[in-house]
This record gives sequence, C-alpha cells and structure tokens, in this order.
Amino acid sequence: MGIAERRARQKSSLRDTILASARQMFVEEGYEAVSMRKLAERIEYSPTAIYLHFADKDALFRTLCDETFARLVKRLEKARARHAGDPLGWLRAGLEEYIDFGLIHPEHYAVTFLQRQRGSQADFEGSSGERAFAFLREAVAQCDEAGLLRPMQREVAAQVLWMSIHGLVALLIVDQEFPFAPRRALIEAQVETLVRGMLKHRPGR
Amino acid sequence: MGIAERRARQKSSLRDTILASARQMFVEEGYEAVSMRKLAERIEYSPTAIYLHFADKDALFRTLCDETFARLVKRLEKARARHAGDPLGWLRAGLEEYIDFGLIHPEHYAVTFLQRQRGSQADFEGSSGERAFAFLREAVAQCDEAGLLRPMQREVAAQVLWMSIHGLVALLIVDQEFPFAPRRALIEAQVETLVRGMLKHRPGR
Amino acid sequence: MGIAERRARQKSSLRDTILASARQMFVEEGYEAVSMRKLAERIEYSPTAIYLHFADKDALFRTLCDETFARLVKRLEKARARHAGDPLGWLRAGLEEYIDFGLIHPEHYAVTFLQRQRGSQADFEGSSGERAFAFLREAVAQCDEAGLLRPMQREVAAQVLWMSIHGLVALLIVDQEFPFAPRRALIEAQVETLVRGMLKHRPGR
Amino acid sequence: MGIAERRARQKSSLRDTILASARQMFVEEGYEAVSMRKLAERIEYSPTAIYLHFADKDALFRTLCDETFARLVKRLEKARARHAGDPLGWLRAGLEEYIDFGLIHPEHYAVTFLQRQRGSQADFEGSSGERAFAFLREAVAQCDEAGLLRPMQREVAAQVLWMSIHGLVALLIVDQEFPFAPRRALIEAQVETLVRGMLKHRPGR
DNA sequence: TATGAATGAGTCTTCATTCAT
DNA sequence: GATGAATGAAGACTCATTCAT
Repeated sequence: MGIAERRARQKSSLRDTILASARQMFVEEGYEAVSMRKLAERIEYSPTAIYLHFADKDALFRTLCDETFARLVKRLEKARARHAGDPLGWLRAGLEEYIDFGLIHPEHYAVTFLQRQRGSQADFEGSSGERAFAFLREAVAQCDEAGLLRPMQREVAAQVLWMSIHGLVALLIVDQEFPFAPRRALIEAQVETLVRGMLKHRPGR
Repeated sequence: MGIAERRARQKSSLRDTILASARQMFVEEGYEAVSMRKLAERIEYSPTAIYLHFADKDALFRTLCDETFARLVKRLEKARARHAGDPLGWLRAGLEEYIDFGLIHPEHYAVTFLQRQRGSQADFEGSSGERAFAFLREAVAQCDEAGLLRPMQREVAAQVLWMSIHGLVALLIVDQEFPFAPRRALIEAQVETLVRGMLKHRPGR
Repeated sequence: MGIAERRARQKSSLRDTILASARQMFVEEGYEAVSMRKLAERIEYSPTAIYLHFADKDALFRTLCDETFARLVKRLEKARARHAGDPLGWLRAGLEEYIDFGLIHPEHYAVTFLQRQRGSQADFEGSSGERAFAFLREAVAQCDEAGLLRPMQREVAAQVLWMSIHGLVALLIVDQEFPFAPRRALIEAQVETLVRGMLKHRPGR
Repeated sequence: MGIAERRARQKSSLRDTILASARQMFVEEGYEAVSMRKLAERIEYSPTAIYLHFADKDALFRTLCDETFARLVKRLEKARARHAGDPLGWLRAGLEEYIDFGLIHPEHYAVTFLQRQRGSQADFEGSSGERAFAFLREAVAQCDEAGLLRPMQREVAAQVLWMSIHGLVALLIVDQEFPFAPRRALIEAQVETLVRGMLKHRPGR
C-alpha cells in the first residue's frame, strides 16, 4: 500500500518544493527578477519539471497568492468566532491577527501584497483578497451599528484601517535595515491609535 | 567662449532628456520593464549615448530617485515653514505632503520603499529616505513638547505615523485593481484618524 | 478467448485513433507544428502511449504516408482497369487521379515531394512514390506503342508529365495566398494541354 | 578614405553572410527547422548579431524572398526586350528563363517557392512574386491577341504554364536522388509540349 | 497496456553592456 | 560627445523522448 502513498507524497513533494522556493524567491527578489530557470536551479530540477506542475510563471504566482489568502481568512474567521457580541474587541483582534499573520508569514504576505499586480487577474470580486478584506468591512460595520464610531463612511473607515496596518507589515518586511522600535510596541501603538482615532468617545481603557 | 557654452548646454540637454524620458517610462512601465534600448529609442539616441551620462541602469534610476526625494524634502521644508509655531498643523501638513508625494511619484516611491533594497544601498543613514523621515520625527517631537500627545514614545509615534501613511501610498500604488474609495477621502480620513488617535484631548475641530 | 480478442481490438483501436488524429493534425498544421504532446492531448492519452505504437514521430508520420500512398496506387490501379484498351483515356485518368490525390492529401504529398528527403529514406527504388510513378511510365509506354505520341523519349515524356502535374499540386499546396483560378479549370486545362502537346495528331475532341 | 569604405564593406559583409547562410539552410532544412541559433553558429556570430540586421526570423526570410524575385524579374525583363514583336518567341524565352533561373539559383528558388507561406505575408498584390508572374501573363496575352492560342482563359493558361515549369524546377531541386533524364532534354521537351498544347495550329517547326 | 514524472536540448528573442572608432 | 557592431547571459517556454512503475 506504500506505493500509491509514496507516489502521492513525491508528487506533492515537488509541487510543494516549487511553491516554497518560489515564495522565498519572489519575496527576496520580486516577481520580475525571479526566473523559471533560477527557480529550477534552486530546487535542482530541470525547468521543464516546473511546467509539469504549473502552467506558467503567472499560474505559479497566483497559486502562491491564493494559498496565502486562504490561511489568512481562516485566522480571521477564528477571531470573529472568539469575539462574538463584542464588535470593538473583534475589530482590535482582527487588526492584530492580520498584522501577526503578515509578520509570521512574511513571504506569503509579500508575495500577495508587495508586488505590483499582474494584468490578467482582472477580477477582484470573489478573490481571496476580497474575502479577507470583507472581514474588516464587517467588523467596522458592526462597530458602527453599535454606535461606536465617529461619523465616517464605513467603506472609507475599513480601507483606512487596512491600509494603515498594511503599512506596518510592509515596512517591517521590506526595510529590514531601518532601526524600527520593537514590534510589539509598534503594533500596540498603531492599533490603539487607529481605534481611538475612529471612536466617537474616548475609550475607557 | 560660445563653444564651451554650447557644449555645456548640449551636454546637459541630453542628460536632461534622458532623465525626463526615463522618469516617464519608469512610471509608466516599472523598473524592470524599462530597457536601455527602449529608452534610447525613445530619445532617439544610441544606447551607448546613455552610458556616457550614467554608469548603468541603476545609476540612472538612483539619480532619478535622489532628484525626486530632494523635492520631497523641499516640500516638507516648505510645510514646516508654513506652519511655524503650529506643530499640529505642521504634522498634518507633513503627513499629507508625504502621501501626495508618493502618489505623484509612484514609481520612485515603489523602488525606494516597496522592494527589498538593492545591494549597495545598505546604509540608510543619510539617505534621502532617512532625511524625509527626519521631518516626521521632528514634527512629532514638537507636538509632544507642546503637550498635545497622549503618552507614547516619540519614536514609536513617529514610526507608527510613517508606517500608516506608507501603507496608504503603497496599496494605492500596488493594488490598482482594488475598488478603493476616492483618494482624497482616504487621505483625509487617515490623517484625521491618526492625529485624533494620538492626541491627548479630543480636537476641537 | 474473448480476452485476447478484446485486447487486439483495443490495441488496434488506439493505434487507429492515433493515426486518424495525427493525419488530421498533420494536414491542418503541418509536420513541424504537430507535437506528440498536442497529439496525445487530442486523443486523450498520455504522450507515452503513442510511443507504444510508434517508435517516434517520424515513424508515425511515415506510416501515415505509406498508408496514403497505398491508396494512390489503388486509385491508379482502378483507373488502369477502367481504361483497359484505351491508353489515352488511361493516361488522362492517371494524371487526374494523381492530381486529385495530391490535393486531397496535401500534407502527405508535401512531406514526400516538397522537402528534401529526410536522411534514412535514401532509396527511392521500391518506395511508394516510385510505385506511383511507375504507372505513368506504363501509360506513356502504351500510348507510344499505340503510335499516338509525337517522337519523344518515353522516359522524358513520362517525367515531363509527372513534373508538370507535380507543379500544379505543389503550388496549390504551398502558395495558398495566390489568387489561383478554380482548381477544376486548372486541372482540366493542364491535362488537356499536356496531352495535346504530346500527341502526334490533333485530338478529335 | 578607407575607413568609411571598410565600414560599409564590413557591415554589408555580415548582413550578406547571414543572408547567404540562411538561404542555404532554409533550402536544406526548411523554414521551421532553421533556428536562429543554428544560423548564428554557422556564421560564427552570436545570435544577437543577427537581430542587429534583421528584426526577426520572418523578416530575414522575407528579405531572402524579395532578393530572389528581384533577380528573376530582371532576367524576365531582358527576355522581353530581346523578343519584342515576337510573342511566341517571348513566351518560350520566358519559360526557359524562368526554369534556368530556378536551376541556377536553386537556393533562392527553393526559399521562395518551396516553403509553405507564412501567414503574415497576407498581401500578394504588388509583391515581387506577383511582378514575376505578371510577365507570363503578359506574354500569354500577347500570344492570344496575335490569335495564336486555342480557346482558353488567359489567366488559366498563364497559371498552367507557371505551375508546370515550377514542377520541373521543384523536382529537380528537391528530389536529387531520382534518376531524372538530362536537364536539357527535360526542359526542351516540357517547353515544347506546353507550347504545342496551347497553340491553335500545329507549329511549323 | 498505459502512465506520471522528469529531462536535456532547443525555440525565438531581449537584456545591459562594451569596444573600436 | 556619440555611434554601430557585437556579445554573453538570460528570458519564458516547448520539444521529443525515456524510465520506473
């Protein structure tokens, strides 16, 4: 019975090897600078072998992105479950989960959010990126319905939050030379600043 | 004496032609997609002619970036001058200037902040990026000295501000498919949120 | 005993499927443009499966050609039978059969007669091409024996006929952009011209 | 004064080397089988060097074809001049010139007429191929106007002549193994057969 | 009988760059 | 100050084919 199993393991093994190496390289060097050839050399397979698993460079890249989002969405779902009935808590938790995710999986994050988008992925609707952002939208909506927020368009509020925390993650990943303050301090300060800045009343905290 | 003059004029003329065309192309197509040959064709000179003025593609590009960052610094200086004696006004103005700058020069911004540093520029100290950030630091310091901010480490506060506005610029540049709210609305909302979130007292606005 | 039978049927079934699809593709796209992979995809088998039935691409193709030339020979045989005792009728019929054949199987015709021979097939003697030409030779000989032809070396006459009708087929295959007159008109005119040009007396037709 | 000259000589030298080698290879192996790399190796230059002289493989091929036609057209013009006032003589001479040209420049001929046409060359009108064929058309027209031909559509007649002589040239070039009769005998027999086959009255010859 | 995985060589083409002039 | 010719390396991708199973 071991045969089919090993087969499966081997097959997924190369596919996974490709994905892992590709992710690293995309992060380190950017989409354009990663070549199928270099990738093949890195994994010590022929370039052709990659094409057995992915139709082309773009498909490989997109697979990477999808994977990333799926994981993030899972975390956000859990956060929502944990904070049922507490919209503000959920919002804070969501922001923190997002940031943590980015810092724990810098490569996944970078691949998805730090590269200029390829043309072909024209349809954002329904993409995993959209699904992830939907959580923020929802949390904001619930806070607003609970009367917690100062007057602001919900969509604008959600986007501002996303953009801000994205900036934190992005710079920590990209600018590793910069003398940043300790991560925890930055995260806490940013989340606190953003939430305070959006609340109608000063938080009791 | 007219000869040397004309020479000088011509020389700087070609140099400037190169810079101008290169800037446009980098913005339109991105660093990787711009080739020396295409650039040469655009300016109707031979590729070799470019190398007489710039050591290589990277040098050309860095010149462009430096030029551009010099302008940012100038803008930030003016903002400071405009708001002498009004630290909060200066802070707001600085944030907005930074964001505007990034959105007007997306390609230069992208290369400087959206990619892992290319080899040689290991030293952030003294770079134009660093000089730009110094303004934020200073504005925060002045607000704090004026007793406006809630208790926070100044450096943390400055970095949070930078990271947040960086996120806004970065996403608008990178994610051109996402259905973002109007830029002005986002910028205003973000700056307002960040400032509010940092103030000790609710702003009278 | 049903098993071996089914086996045989299946084997020949796949072999035939391959041949049929390959024939279509070669005709549609030309020898070079047909890849084993595309062929495999078309028949919905793995590329390897093809190699179980044919040593390589060339062998597959030659099988196709042989098959097709066997048909030409059959047609020429029928034409001879139809015109027993009427050498001139046979000659005309043979020329027309040949032309029709080439136009119906352009790709096979092209590979056999339009390209410099691929290495191995150095020996024309006994090839199917040779067998087909033999019919022309024979028809000319009979016309000559019947005293119909103006003084000419038989071999020269046969070769001139072959070359001429080859030219018609070849150009119609190769030069698909040229605004040729309707095929039927061309064929009829050519055959008539060639036959008239070879007869001793003006035909009564 | 030698500098510019040598420059010009060198420049054209490589261009011509490319053209000559390419022509040979195209004839020997066919369009598809000739690769820019192989060609580069043959001429002992880098592949890139070829692209300095020709935009791409297709452009190179087309240049070759144009060259060929230009030479052929020149020969046909001379033949016309030689036989002013003698339409039948001109027709015979034209057919023979065409055949001779093909046999003397088999490579040129093969490149132009033996390869399947590429798609891009959609416009036949005004091409050099068209110009060459125009001579035959004209000769036929003059013979017809002189009342020499049996009733036939002129265009059909011209095309039949072209196709027939093309067949002779093509087979002699391509099928070098076949035991052809002596070339002169074949040519004379073919031209005579074709002309006789088209005349209204038996020639007095 | 048939396959899935893999390869090595090759496809056209473009790149940044250099060197003699 | 500027060029034309040339290169070596690399780009994404496809090919016919093989081998273990």
